[in-house]
Amino acid sequence: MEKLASDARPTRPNLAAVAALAGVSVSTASLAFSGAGPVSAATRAKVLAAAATLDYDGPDPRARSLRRGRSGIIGVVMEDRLRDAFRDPMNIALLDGIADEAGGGGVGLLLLTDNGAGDSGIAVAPLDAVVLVGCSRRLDESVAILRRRAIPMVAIEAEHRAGVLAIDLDNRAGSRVAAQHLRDLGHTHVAIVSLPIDDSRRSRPLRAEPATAGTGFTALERLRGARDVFPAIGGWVSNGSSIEEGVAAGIELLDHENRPTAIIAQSDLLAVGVIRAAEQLGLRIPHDLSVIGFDGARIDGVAPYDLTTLVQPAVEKGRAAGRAILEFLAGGTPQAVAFTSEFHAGNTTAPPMAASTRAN
Amino acid sequence: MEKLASDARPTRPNLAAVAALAGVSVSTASLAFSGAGPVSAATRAKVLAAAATLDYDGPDPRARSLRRGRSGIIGVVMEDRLRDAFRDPMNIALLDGIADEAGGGGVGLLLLTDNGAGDSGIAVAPLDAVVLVGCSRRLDESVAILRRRAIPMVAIEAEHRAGVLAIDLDNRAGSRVAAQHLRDLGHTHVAIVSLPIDDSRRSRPLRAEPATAGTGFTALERLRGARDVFPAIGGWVSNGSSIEEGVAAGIELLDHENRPTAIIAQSDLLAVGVIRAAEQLGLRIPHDLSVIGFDGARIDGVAPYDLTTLVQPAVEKGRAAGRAILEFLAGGTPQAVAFTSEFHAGNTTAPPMAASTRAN
DNA sequence: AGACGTGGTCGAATCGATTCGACTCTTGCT
DNA sequence: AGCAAGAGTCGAATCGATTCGACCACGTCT
Repeated sequence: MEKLASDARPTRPNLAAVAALAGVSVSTASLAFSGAGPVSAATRAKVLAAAATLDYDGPDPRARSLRRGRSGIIGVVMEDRLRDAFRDPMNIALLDGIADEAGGGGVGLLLLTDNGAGDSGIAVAPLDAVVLVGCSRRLDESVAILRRRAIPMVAIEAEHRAGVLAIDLDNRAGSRVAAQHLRDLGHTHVAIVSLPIDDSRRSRPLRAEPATAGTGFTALERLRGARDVFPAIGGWVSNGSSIEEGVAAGIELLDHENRPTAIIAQSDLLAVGVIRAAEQLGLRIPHDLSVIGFDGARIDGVAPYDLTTLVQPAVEKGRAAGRAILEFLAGGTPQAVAFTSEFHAGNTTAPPMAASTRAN
Repeated sequence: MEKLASDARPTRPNLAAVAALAGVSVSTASLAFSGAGPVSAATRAKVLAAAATLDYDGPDPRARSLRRGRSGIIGVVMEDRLRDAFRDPMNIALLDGIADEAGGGGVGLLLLTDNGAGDSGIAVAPLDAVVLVGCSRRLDESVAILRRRAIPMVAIEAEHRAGVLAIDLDNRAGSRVAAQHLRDLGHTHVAIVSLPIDDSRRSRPLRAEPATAGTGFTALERLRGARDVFPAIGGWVSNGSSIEEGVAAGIELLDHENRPTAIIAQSDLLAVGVIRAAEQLGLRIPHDLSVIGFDGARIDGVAPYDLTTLVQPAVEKGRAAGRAILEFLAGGTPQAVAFTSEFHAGNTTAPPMAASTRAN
């Protein structure tokens, strides 16, 4: 009849229980834990002792976050599959930078995906702020949801949106430098291997079509930069930044008579893939083919090459995002940041072999 | 004097405001949103309309999680630096598996590190459950904290602890198979390149010391497996699973007269590094040196080799962890799972060259 | 026709802490 | 000795939703 056992320890202890055992009020107990406000050393000791007795280890984060209006969680919204997102070393560097800057003090990074509907967590997770990274596909849906939730947003290299702090990279200018480098070397027949441009995510030829508004913002910007120099440049649209995709694209572009003398890859992973494909086809780098990448990822497996590329400050981008978030949470209004990439001349680019001397 | 503007929209709307506008009670409004409980279609429509008017987009996750006692967040505890953790493709596969299985339905993965003190978030984050992965260094501290918080734990390849569900891999048996393979080929002078064994994280020689209790559980298990076949095997302790570390270890072990004829690397990344080092030293694989890895990671850059290794079901491990967590959250008591690795015979192992024919 | 079940709605308690304002008891100063 | 300042403590409201039990009205079964 009487609930004996259940009375003993029905639930985990809460602050009220600790306060009761310590013989103080709940408010005092709270003060003793949070450290804010004046509490005598003796009282604090009593409370802590009571907590130890009851095996209570600090306030419930759920209650705390309800009251404070803060959860200590920063969302990182990435492309649909974690596997794909993590394949790209740039994203990892980014995460590392964010964690480095904003990760201290009980803040955690919550991995989210923007694969549409509300099941992504983006609509229901207790978030203090969000970093949108590489999630251009459904940017507007995500932004709309988060805006309604009044959650501060920082976007890495995305189309600008009101209320979304932009952390940018000079993708267009960088690609222009890359293209100009090839032109300066004397190349005229240049192809591009681009990152995914539209939602379809199918690899396909890239015609000299105008760079319309697609969803792959970074890809489009880099394409525009290349077209600033080679207006009609075409090539191949990959379906992701990976070495395998680079190989596939390389085979497509190189395995025929009228092949280009240089290829601009929109990422170092793709560039390495292109180099592999070239090697498979018996082409020598940079003698028969110049290859230029983007990112400066220092990928294992490029040896003996030193890839010509644009080095971008990926970790710094992450850090900037982290700092911006911290400032948002402190009530400030952080400024947008634009980073620049730096041209690195490696040994994978060279003047084109004269057409007459080409062995074919 | 009168607070006009602040009265207009001082805060974000809450359920009470919506209910008031819709002319129903808060409880009914809640029912209308959650879908649980009987609500007439007309009422639901009214509530939804009111919500739309007020720009209210569903219940506050903080309040919901306080009431329900669930946050919808699963913690993933990794080594101190995200960068290091993500370098290893096994960890990524693991994450992918976890997300795949448990990621649906508004659940998110919170990245945490176990770098000691409470600032890691492990002590204060609103977690429903936790997966401990590759965090053997401070396992006991982490477990102690989480146990007190009564948070279900799943550990991937860690020493068994009461209250922590184990997802295991036959590291010892797998390594034994690898070692036996080399012995069967006729190797007698075999060295090992191990994953980090102790907290120090300094790479160092591995003497034939007994495999004492260190903190690198997986490393120790794999070492024990090798020693089941070659009891006195020594080698080099790396300070992380990466190609660079493998190269460094390879140089250490191979760049002298009395070099081993075979090397057991405790990960594929390390194995690839060892192969690179061997190439740099002018050794041919598998002619002059046999190399065997662990993981089955199919790393880019191994070509033209097909690495002999033990293929482990990394994504499946993640899936199992995800399922276990789901079962924990459903109130069940999931069972421990043990996975097995499968030997893959590639072309990086061969019988040792007869000592007499060795060019040196 | 009266009792019973039930779909629909509401009130009120609850989750567990934080925090503001008020109150009490020292202590120091004149 | 009387009074002000302030350290220390407490009560109560609050954060925003969920949920249990009560209640009402209406249709159905016997």
